[in-house]
Amino acid sequence: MTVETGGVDKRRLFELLWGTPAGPRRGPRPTLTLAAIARAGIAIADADGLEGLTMQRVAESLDVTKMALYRYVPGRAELVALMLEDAIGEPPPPPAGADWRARLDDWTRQLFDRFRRHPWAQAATVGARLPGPNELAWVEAVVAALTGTGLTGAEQLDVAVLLVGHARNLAQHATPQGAPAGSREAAFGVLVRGREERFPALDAALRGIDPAAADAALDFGLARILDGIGTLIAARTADPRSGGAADRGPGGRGE
Amino acid sequence: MTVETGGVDKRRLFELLWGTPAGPRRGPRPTLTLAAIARAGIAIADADGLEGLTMQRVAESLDVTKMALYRYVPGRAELVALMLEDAIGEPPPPPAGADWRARLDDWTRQLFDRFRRHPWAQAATVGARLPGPNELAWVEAVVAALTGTGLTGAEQLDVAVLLVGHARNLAQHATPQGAPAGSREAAFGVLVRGREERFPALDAALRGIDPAAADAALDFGLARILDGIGTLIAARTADPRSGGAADRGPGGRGE
DNA sequence: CTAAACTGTGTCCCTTGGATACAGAGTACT
DNA sequence: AGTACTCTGTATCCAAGGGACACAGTTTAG
Repeated sequence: MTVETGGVDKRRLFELLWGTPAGPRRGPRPTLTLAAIARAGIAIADADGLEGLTMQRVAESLDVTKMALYRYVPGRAELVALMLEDAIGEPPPPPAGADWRARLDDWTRQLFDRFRRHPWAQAATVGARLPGPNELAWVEAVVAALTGTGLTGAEQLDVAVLLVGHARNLAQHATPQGAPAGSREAAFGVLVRGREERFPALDAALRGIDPAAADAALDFGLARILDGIGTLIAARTADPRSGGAADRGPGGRGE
Repeated sequence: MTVETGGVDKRRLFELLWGTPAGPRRGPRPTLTLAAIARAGIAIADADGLEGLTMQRVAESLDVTKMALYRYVPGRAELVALMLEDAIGEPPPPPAGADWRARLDDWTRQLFDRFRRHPWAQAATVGARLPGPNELAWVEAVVAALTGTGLTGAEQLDVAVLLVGHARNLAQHATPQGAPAGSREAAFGVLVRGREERFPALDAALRGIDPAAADAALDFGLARILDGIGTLIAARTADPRSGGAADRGPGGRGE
């Protein structure tokens, strides 16, 4: 059980995420470090999820009292934000000599990996947040990969949103550490079985699935997304005024 | 503040989501209904988020004691699951005479709308869940729309995962009820300003953005995804053995 | 009419996040 | 060197929340 503190001290959090380590202080030297606390929290959340993360447990794992943590962190919510920054980490350098597609492909898989290694990161990224330096660096990497493709700045950001969402979403659907092959189909199958008249298309789809085949939802979605981006870039290259999200009519049925 | 109960009684939850209303009982007739409880919870969560949802408040809004709720629902976690089923609701019928693309486009926007109307639904859909009838019906709708397009059953499910993710993800990024135009850019801009050498591409991208332009991330991503699916369907139509996610090589760079 | 089953309630307990006041430790300034 | 200031870790306290449990009342089956 864990309490989600609703309110987040945005000023303090900004300082924690973006501020400098601060110069020499006066009193006794701190026993802990922000980074150490974040690591401790990550270890606990990795093992038992966000619900298992309590100030008490974090303090114990650092051999300190619970209240000592509040000298470093305003509250639990801010701790989670710090943990997220640390867990996501810096984006990897793009593969050498790769074009935009290879870079975005690699980028998405790397982000997916980070999310999968820290399942609690899913829950920690709901709602509007103040992004940290690492998080922003990941966005920077996407935009950098798309520089010179003819996409507008807004579109480049839209791509980042799209890819983050896909990586995050699939880390959620993926069973932790390598799917047991066909688990998704099995889960759906149990529900559809006996209700075929209610879910006819789903039933047909499930029948056609090889239960031994690996879950390729990440690959599939990623390939589709990159194909779609490629189509837009190609259109832009041919005619800079063309294509997709540039026509911002209401509804925007595309095609 | 709200406590996320870690454990979910899966058996009881299955009964609640998929079970029949049950026949005539013996004792005094219940004062409440599962649906009524779920509605009450939804109203509270809509107003104050999941953190504002406490058994106490739900009970108060129904003029009952907190413990009375436990006669209907095993715990808070299961209540949230029921609320989700009710809030997502049944999928709308597909627009008449629409092809797969128009159907999926409409489907995604509708789901997006449901998510945006109930921001807490984001947090309620993290991690592996037991889907309810409504949730499964939404998946059914996607698969039905794709029947006959040449996609395999697994691919049809992959599309559903992809689109659910996009709708969900964008409801999160979208500020509640109509964005204040350029809020995302403003938020990023504050962080990038003064750190241009650290986020050069992002800085350039932000400079090129018209702050008055509406946030079109939903449209953009959806158009890209549907384009990508269209490319695959076209390839499949031309040559049933071709394309994308069917080649399941490691990495799967596609293209 | 009786017994069984079910409902809502009052009471109790545990866990959790957080406020506050205090004692000690280390540094800057005279 | 000494003193005053400041910062650290701690102990204590509190309120809120989820949930267990036993009890009294109500309704229906036999």
